Amino acid sequence: MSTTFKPKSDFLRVLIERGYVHQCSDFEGLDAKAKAGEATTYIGFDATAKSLHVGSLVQIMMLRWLQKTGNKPIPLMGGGTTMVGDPSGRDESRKVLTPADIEANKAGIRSVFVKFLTFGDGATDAVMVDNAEWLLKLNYVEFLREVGRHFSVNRMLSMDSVRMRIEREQELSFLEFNYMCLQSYDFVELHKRYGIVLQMGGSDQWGNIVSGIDLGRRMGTGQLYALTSPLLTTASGAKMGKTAAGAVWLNADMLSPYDYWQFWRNTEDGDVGRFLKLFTELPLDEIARLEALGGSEINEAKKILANEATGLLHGREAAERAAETARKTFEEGVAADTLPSIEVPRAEIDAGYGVLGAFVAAGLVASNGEARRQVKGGGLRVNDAPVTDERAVITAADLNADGAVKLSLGRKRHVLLRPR
RNA sequence: GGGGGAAUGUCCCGAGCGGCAAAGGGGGCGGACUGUAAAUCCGCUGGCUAAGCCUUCGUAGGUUCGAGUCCUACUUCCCCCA
Repeated sequence: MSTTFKPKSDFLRVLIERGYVHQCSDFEGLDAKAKAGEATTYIGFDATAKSLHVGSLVQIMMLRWLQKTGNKPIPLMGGGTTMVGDPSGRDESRKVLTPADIEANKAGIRSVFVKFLTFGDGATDAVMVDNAEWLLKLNYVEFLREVGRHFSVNRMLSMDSVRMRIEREQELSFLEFNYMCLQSYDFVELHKRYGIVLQMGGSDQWGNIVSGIDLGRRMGTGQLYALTSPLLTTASGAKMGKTAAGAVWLNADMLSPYDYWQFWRNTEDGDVGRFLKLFTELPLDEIARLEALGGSEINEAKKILANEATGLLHGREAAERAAETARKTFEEGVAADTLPSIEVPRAEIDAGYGVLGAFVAAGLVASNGEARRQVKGGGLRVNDAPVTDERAVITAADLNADGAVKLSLGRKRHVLLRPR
């Protein structure tokens, strides 16, 4: 990244200051466009799952800043390109998704953007577009004559995404080989339809984006721009976005706001400052202050990170609820009644409810066998008392003042069991 | 079209003379230490009504007291020759 470059536009200034920029094809040119409010921009999101996960959050935040600094953002659903599959950054071919899967995935993904962007008909209002609209109608021979002629296979073979596969002697199907052409074509088509001049994406998208700029020049779009964000890893080198339970999904029905809050709360020390810049909208001097906190005080910064990030996605109220649940659970050690809970027929509790079964029913362990192993390892607790006997039973006497029993797996995962 | 290889614990990689619930790693989970962090150390990582029983090594058969291991066919993938 150019260090001498002094942006005049708010857009580039913010993105550079906050650490969103990895590469840009032309800082000065893009800066002028952004300053004039003409930097209409798109980012493509493939519909490979029912929800996006935190890995896409950097991209979403970039669109949000773009809008806040007076330009028009266009999230593009890859309804068409998902049918092909992007080989970038992948060792193996993606599974081919059925059109029905793709439709379902698109619906799930759309719901997230509404929370980060303002949609409408105004000059800087966001518009949701789906490349299925034009890609699925393409006529093969026509496409080859109008678009395919501009692609050099020699050059495509030299691109990272392709070369890696070839060098490792991993198969790259013709289908995937075409992904780049389609993405390039999207860029040109979006320029025609919406006057888009910039495409952003993760650093692995650089090749695809630049190839779109090239295609645009040959097809007369005028100058287009590329801007990519750095690939995010945690300070200890792990890929961003995995937790105990799996991916950190953005849709609330796949990961509860509480768990989402916990994800941010458990950020490594070394990541706090970077994440505050990327995933919250706090002013930089405030972030600098938080980042400087030493020792266990850094935990205050982590709570703020969790509150802010959760607030952006799930709303202020949900964030506060999550924070409150966490405070009670971890700092007071009481069972917050907002913890996840399961219900068990009163009669079963009166008869004595087996601990192993209770933990399985709560979804904390997958089987009685796993529960037994956890008992041996001292990982299960009932009302904060370690379970030492796998034959122990939960009875009415275990109900606390709120009429619930607190089941815990490890220090962090708790479920309330209530009689019904 | 011809020839040669490979598929292992449903997270991944990977060893496996005919006695195997199957080495080892990664990842994950739990414990200790901490600050709900990182690093480190330790334990666990098929199911069950559990000193026993059941289900697992691409699929289907076969040989054998006994098959992940040997044989046959099939499926999928890879490599070489044409």
